[in-house]
Parts: sequence; structure tokens; C-alpha cells
Amino acid sequence: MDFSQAQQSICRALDNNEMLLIAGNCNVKYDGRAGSRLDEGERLIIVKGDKSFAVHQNQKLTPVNYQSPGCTITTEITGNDTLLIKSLRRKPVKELIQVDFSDISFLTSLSLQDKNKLRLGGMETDIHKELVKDLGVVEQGLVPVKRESHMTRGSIDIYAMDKNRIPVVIEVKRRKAGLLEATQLKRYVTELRKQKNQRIRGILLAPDITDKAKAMLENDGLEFRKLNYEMQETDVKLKGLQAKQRGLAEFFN
Amino acid sequence: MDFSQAQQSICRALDNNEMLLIAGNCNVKYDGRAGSRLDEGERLIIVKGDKSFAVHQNQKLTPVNYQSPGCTITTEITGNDTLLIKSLRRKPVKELIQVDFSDISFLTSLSLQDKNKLRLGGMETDIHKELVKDLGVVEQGLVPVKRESHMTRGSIDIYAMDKNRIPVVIEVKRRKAGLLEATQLKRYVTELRKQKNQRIRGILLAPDITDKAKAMLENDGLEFRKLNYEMQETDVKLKGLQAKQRGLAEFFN
DNA sequence: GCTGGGAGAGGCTTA
DNA sequence: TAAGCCTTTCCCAGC
Repeated sequence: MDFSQAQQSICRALDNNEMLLIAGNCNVKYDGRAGSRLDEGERLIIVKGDKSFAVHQNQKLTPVNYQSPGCTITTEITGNDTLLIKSLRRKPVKELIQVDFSDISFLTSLSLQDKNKLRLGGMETDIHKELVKDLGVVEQGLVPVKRESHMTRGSIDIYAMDKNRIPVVIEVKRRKAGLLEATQLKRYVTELRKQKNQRIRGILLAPDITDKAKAMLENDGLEFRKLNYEMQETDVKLKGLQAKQRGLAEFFN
Repeated sequence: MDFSQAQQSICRALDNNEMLLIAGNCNVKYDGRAGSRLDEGERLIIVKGDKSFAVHQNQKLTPVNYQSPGCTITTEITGNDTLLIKSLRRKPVKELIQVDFSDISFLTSLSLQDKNKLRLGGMETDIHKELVKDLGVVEQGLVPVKRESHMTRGSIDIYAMDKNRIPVVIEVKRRKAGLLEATQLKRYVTELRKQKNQRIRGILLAPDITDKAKAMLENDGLEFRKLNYEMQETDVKLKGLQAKQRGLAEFFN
């Protein structure tokens, strides 16, 4: 493909905020927070209307090089008879991607009409919302006090009170909890204990937990509770206590 | 575009592990770990040779819906005269994306010849490697003992010994450190202190640190050191101690 | 703008 | 395979 013509098409697409697709043989340099080099080969470049920039190989979900929305894109035809496409970002740090095409095999710009936004459900906050409706699924007699309580060192997912009026810090995780999550809970509880100078319980609520994290929790006098939920469309449905747990709770009551 | 013809093109591209690009008016459903709905609009679908799957709107770097490499892709022409493309994954959890096209405005498959891989430098491990060559940039008299030492609870970046033969745990971060990083270091040091039952120093080495994280470190008797480095191509160049610090070190020596 | 923290995180390495 | 952890994380919500 003629580079001069390609250049024109690219400029027009950029001006109109269209989605720009370019494929061809190229090498890629990146210099910024890190640095990378990619020798010759055929890849696809995508520039979106918001001026995000991505270089894709024919594998992996994620681009091999990329630039966040808002970068500045320029093109030039070099002395070596290549088309050089630059993507520059200045903030928060200067970052530059240079794609040097020796050949362009494919170039298209798409004008995509799209007013709708993704509705996504099943995230941690969605689980929070369901939980505070009835903390009984975690433990009989548990009452929510505050959600997303901000502390000096991070924020607590749910702050509650148990039936004996002991404060309970609940850390909710939508997937299997590991050391990081256990440590996070520990941090909150430790700080609160110092602050209030009284007994504070800590519960890590997750679908599952790793052995090491479990051991760490127990070592620190913290608790793990299994979180049961399922998705229905974009909504979270909490599943109650398991029969065994429920029985136990009733027994102690 | 004729759906039947589109279907054929898609099958051929999938068989040949080509990069498949499809644009058109569609709605998108996702059900799996979470759930999402995206009402009608024009988007670009990308299927790569390794069967990764992405739905892109004309904004943001990241796809609005996606599937990791290895998913199974099927197509069918529905009764409503739409072309339905499904992407299914079974492990680790069942996940399904359904893209229902009422119209396809663009369809291409690209055969990309590409044998080269990205060479990326400036990651945390690259900094480790430079550091252990001369820990003097961190503190005069510091000697490396072990790199990436695995513990019961996580792994230590660099384990070293100071000039007084006090063990030092060094946690390296390539960017500004926050509460999470401070907590991580604390976790390692705490465990090691228990294990060895002796004084252990902990140093968080990063280009910068947030105020809260700094306060937390000091509160726990841990230290922060500024990490100075710059990129040269794909290589990390450590910059020595600042003049002031160097002067101080020499003074105490 | 900085900070904190989730994400359907993804992707990598090691046990 | 599971666990832990880095990422040019990206992205968003709060302040």
C-alpha cells in the first residue's frame, strides 16, 4: 500500500475519532515507565476514538505494547521508505511508542455508532449491598453498622456488631482469598484494636481460602467464613448458611 | 453482509488460526464469574489465533468483554435473522459470551507472520538484578544474601546483611509505594522476627512513597529508601546515592 | 491531582 | 495445578 495514501487515511480517521486498524510488517519500540523492543513481524495496530493505542500480536488477550487514552499520534514517512507511527503521552510520565512499518497490508477506519454502556454485576460492591440486607447469612445475630468505613490505613468493607455487641470487621472477597487478603484484614483489626482498646473480631468472607492464609488467620485469632453466592443475569444471589452451620448457630442460640 | 457467507469466512479463519476482525451492530451478553449486558451498538470483535476473544467499543484500552486464550467459538444464524457468535470457556469456571449481530458491516481475517517476541526491560526483577550487583546504592556495607527467598507467607525480594550483621529484608517496588507495599514488607519482617527471634531490619525501596505508608512504616520500625533509576533502551540504570546521603554515609564511616 | 483498591483482572514463575 | 505476585497493570471512585 502507498504510504502517502495511508498517511492521509490515518489523519482523516484520527480527526474523525474513528477506530483505526492498521496491519503490516513492522518493528516496535517503547520507551517510558519501562522499555521494550519488538523486531520485525506482522501485527495489528488499533487506535480508538479516545486516542488509546494498542499493538497486537496474533496471540494473547492483552496488547504487546499500548498507550492509555489521550495520547498524541503522529505519522511520518522516513528516509528508509518506512511509515513511522508515533504515539506520545506526556503525563504522568513521558511515554513513546514508535511503530515502524516497512509494509502495510491492511488499513481500515471504522465509524462505530454506540451509545450504550456495559452493565456489569457481580462485583465486590454488589455483594456488599446484598450482604448488608441480611448479615444473618454470615452469622446469626450479626448487624451491619457501616459499609466502606474509611480508616487511617485503608477502608473496611463492612463494620458490624455481633449478638454480644462485639464489633466485627468483615472483609469480603469475591474470589478465593490468599495471604494478601488475610493480611489486609489483619491490618484493619489491629488498628481498630489499638484505637478502641477492646476486643474486635475479624471475619474474612470469601468463596474459598488458601491453606496458608487460613493458618495465618487462625494464628492471629481471626475467622474465615465461606461465602456462597451465584449469579443470575447481572444480579448476585446470596445462598444462605449451609445446613450444618445453621444447625450449629441455632444450637448455640 | 450475508450471514451465511460471514459464517463461512469465520470458520475458515478460525481453522487457520488467523486473526479475525468483525464489526457490526450487536448486543452482548456475558455470564460467568460475573455477568454483564450490553445493549445494541456497533463494536469490533477480535478473535486471535490462540482463540482469545475480545469485544471492543471505540473507547478505552481494555475490551468491554473478553475471554482468555483457549475458548471455543461457535456461530449460528438465529430465527430472528441475526448472527450469533458464542465464546465458551469451561475452566477454571464456565464462562460464556454471546454476541448477537443484527448487522455485520466489516469482516476480515489476517494471516500475520510473526516469529519475534517482545523484549521488555525495566521490570522489578530487572531492578533486583542490578541491585544485587551493588547494594551499596541502598546503604553502605549492605551485602546480598539471597534473592526471591520463599517463605511460609510469601516471598522476600532481597534478603541481605548490613555492616553490623543484622539481617535486612528489602522489598523493592518500581513505582510509588502505598499502604499495600508497606503491609507486605511488614508481613515478611514480622514472620522472620518470629522465626529467628532476633532483630530484623526491613527496608522498602521505591522511587517514592505515600504519606500514610511512610507513617505506617515508621510506626512499625521499618525504613524507606528512595530508589533512583532510569531506563536506557530496555536496561535499568541505577543511580547512586544522592549527594547528601552519600556524604552522610561517609561521615559515619 | 493524588491515593486507595478492585478487576470477570491477565499473565508469569515456581513448587 | 495451585499459590503468590508483578503489571508500562487499567480503571474508577473519593477526596
